[in-house]
Amino acid sequence: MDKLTHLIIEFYDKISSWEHSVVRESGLTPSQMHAVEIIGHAGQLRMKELAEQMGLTTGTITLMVDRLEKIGAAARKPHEKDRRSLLVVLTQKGQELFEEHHQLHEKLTTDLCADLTDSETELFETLLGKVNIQL
Amino acid sequence: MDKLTHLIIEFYDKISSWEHSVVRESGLTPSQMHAVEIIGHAGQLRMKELAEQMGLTTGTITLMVDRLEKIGAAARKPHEKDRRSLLVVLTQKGQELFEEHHQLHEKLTTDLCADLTDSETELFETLLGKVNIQL
DNA sequence: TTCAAATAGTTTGACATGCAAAGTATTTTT
DNA sequence: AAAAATACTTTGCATGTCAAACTATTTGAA
Repeated sequence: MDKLTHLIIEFYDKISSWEHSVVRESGLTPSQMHAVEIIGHAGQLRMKELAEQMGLTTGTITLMVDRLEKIGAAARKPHEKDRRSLLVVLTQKGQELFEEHHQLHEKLTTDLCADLTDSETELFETLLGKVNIQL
Repeated sequence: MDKLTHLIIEFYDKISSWEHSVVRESGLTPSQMHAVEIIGHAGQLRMKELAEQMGLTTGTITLMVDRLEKIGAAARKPHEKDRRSLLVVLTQKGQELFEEHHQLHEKLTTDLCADLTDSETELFETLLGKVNIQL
């Protein structure tokens, strides 16, 4: 089990530093890119929901979205049904950042599996699916 | 490939938030724990080497080790051959934090594989090993 | 050998990340 | 209609991080 633990940590650390270097080239910080990914995936969502999905407080999200707006990647718009809420959406630029980043993730996956056969890749997918359920 | 990409991201995100919550209970920040892991693994190493292994500047490491010393988890000691350098080591308390954290990682691995058969677990280990080489 | 260049750490200034707690505006509940 | 809950913002504080300037020490070249 010790060896597997080490391999998981290694996998995690390597993806972490990959993400870090890839994200910096986009001009965003890792946190900001993470927010962009969540907003992009959701289409639009409340500040509160963004906070929950990122595991952060709403106070932190306020500042984060402030910066994303300053950069021009996201925007707030009023919530029609509830005037307490604001919806966060991606701007055109945010969409582009989101899509570029997703491309890079696809490429990473391809690279990772470069030395696996097709059936090994499928197996990896199956196992990862089972493992993810446990978390 | 799209599905696998999603599973990898999901795996990464879940480990990330697991790490986050587990680390906070120890009283260290994630960065600090990461440093403790590297120091603990190395036994002792130069400030410069710690910076390189963490992918950070030496200026950042100076502050980080300052805080680890204040907490009582690490200590600097002079390098006998090179008076420009300092070696970083774990204190007793640092060792304990390191070992506790490692235990938790072992437990995570066990939990992750709870629904895998022995041969599936072995397979996962093999595939992860192959995939890690690519990074 | 001696002096310039390289190396190891530290310091400083600027900004991002995050939390907790207090504050504002708007629902919802009673 | 008043009290309680909810959504967001603001503020104060600590950490994280970089780039760039600075100090001390070692190395390399003339």
